[in-house]
Amino acid sequence: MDGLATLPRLETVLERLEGSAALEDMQDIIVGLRDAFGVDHMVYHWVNGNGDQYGCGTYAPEWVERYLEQGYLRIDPVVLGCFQRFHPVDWKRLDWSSKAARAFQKEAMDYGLGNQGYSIPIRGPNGQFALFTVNHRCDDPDWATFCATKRRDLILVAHYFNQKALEFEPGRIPEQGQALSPREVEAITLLAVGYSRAQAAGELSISEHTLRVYIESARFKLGALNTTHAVARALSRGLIVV
Amino acid sequence: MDGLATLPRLETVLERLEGSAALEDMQDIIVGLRDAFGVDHMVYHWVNGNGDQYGCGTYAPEWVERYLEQGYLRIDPVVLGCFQRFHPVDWKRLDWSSKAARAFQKEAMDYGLGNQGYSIPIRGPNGQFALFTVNHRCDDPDWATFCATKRRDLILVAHYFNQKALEFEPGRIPEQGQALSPREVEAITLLAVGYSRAQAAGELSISEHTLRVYIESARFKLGALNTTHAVARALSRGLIVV
DNA sequence: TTTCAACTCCCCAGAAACAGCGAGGGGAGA
DNA sequence: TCTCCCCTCGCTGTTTCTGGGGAGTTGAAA
Repeated sequence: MDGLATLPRLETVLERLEGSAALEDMQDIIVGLRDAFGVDHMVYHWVNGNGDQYGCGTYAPEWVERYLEQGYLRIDPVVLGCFQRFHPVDWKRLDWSSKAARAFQKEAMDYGLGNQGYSIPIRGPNGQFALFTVNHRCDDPDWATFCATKRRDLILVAHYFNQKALEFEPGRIPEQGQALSPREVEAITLLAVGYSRAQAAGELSISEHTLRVYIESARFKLGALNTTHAVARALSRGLIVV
Repeated sequence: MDGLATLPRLETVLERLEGSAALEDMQDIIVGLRDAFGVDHMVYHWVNGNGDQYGCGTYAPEWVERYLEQGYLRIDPVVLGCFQRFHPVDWKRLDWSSKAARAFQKEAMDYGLGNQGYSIPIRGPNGQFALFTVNHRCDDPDWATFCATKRRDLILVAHYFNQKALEFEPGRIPEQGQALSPREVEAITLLAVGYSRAQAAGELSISEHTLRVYIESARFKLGALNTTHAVARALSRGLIVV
């Protein structure tokens, strides 16, 4: 935790981030950041609505591979917890009570992760979601000190890192050319809050058939296989809010 | 734009933000921030999916009233533009081409807004969306200098301001009932990605009826009226990740 | 040990959603 | 002007989902 002394000025870090020119640089940069902050691990983990993931960081490749293979995304308390939170969170404040979570934590530590963690959720339009995580092995007081002193720097670094990562991933930015029309949004929203088609049609004062046209149109635009899928995608992409 | 000299240390500003105790303080703080940054206006504008809005800032009350009355939220190029963006944006880079946008801009300036603006989008779970905006009247070079030098401070201030505003927001009740069982999570997740019940049952290697029991159980736990509603609620509450 | 929640399986009838065909009016932008 | 998208409405048949029953095993917590 003595990395604080050797941490380059934040300006320098951010400028290097802004000046980097290729996706491969991101891995180098995050290693540099990890060393600069003097922690065991630093990770950037991006998730989109389709379940695609991208990440770079300093976790052991074996752990990353296992994480992906086992679909740990769906049980990872860090992801699940941050997904519902607005702000950066210390891992200690997450919910580790379930058996699956404890097993996950134990396995992660077997692969070299530390006992402390701090994750910053980052969001974009259309449900874009990413995590910037710092992981370390140390006792609680040291960790609390680190978080308190480095919180602001980490927020800025996470922000800039995400910005840079997005520049190299044009395909990651969802095809937003298919925005839903206002009526489609209303229709999908009503279904998402539990209305049946007939009820939704009544609420919008249109025929049920017309409502159905909106649903079908929205389904097509969202590339959804059925109505439930369409509602889920609209929610994931932030096109509707319930 | 000479406010830069009088700007208190960022630490001081953030600490005052963290220490504020009541929603009414927010208005005082943002006025102080406006003066500290030496700009004409500074505004925090929070929007949720239901069309509810909350804001504080230094725009003329007449303008705010008119904005709300006319439902300008739906045509405001700043809101529309930032909603689709990941990162802070200069108003010059927004799309002002439509007739409605130009009329809106002209009217805003009649109410005392400056010609320059810089807005920072802020997002939370469940589509929470807020804007932190700086507005000023000056020429382009001065504005560019201001943005370049103050960008990082503004990002942090926006972040902390949003965090504080959310503490006072009663509408953001956690409302997490009982958690779903692992099987229920799997079932709901598969439906959310477009599987039919039969497909989902096949994927989980269980009978369709068993799958149905999970769906019904999840529906009950989530207080949902139908399957689509259950999927929407599970997504909104971050119980599943799609 | 008992209890309880989770997991697994089966039947049936009615309600709802799906998929495909069609049509016309209106407004904004090229 | 003309095109394209949005909004509105109708019909028919097939597939799927919903909601009401009941019943057995397992494992973990009380």
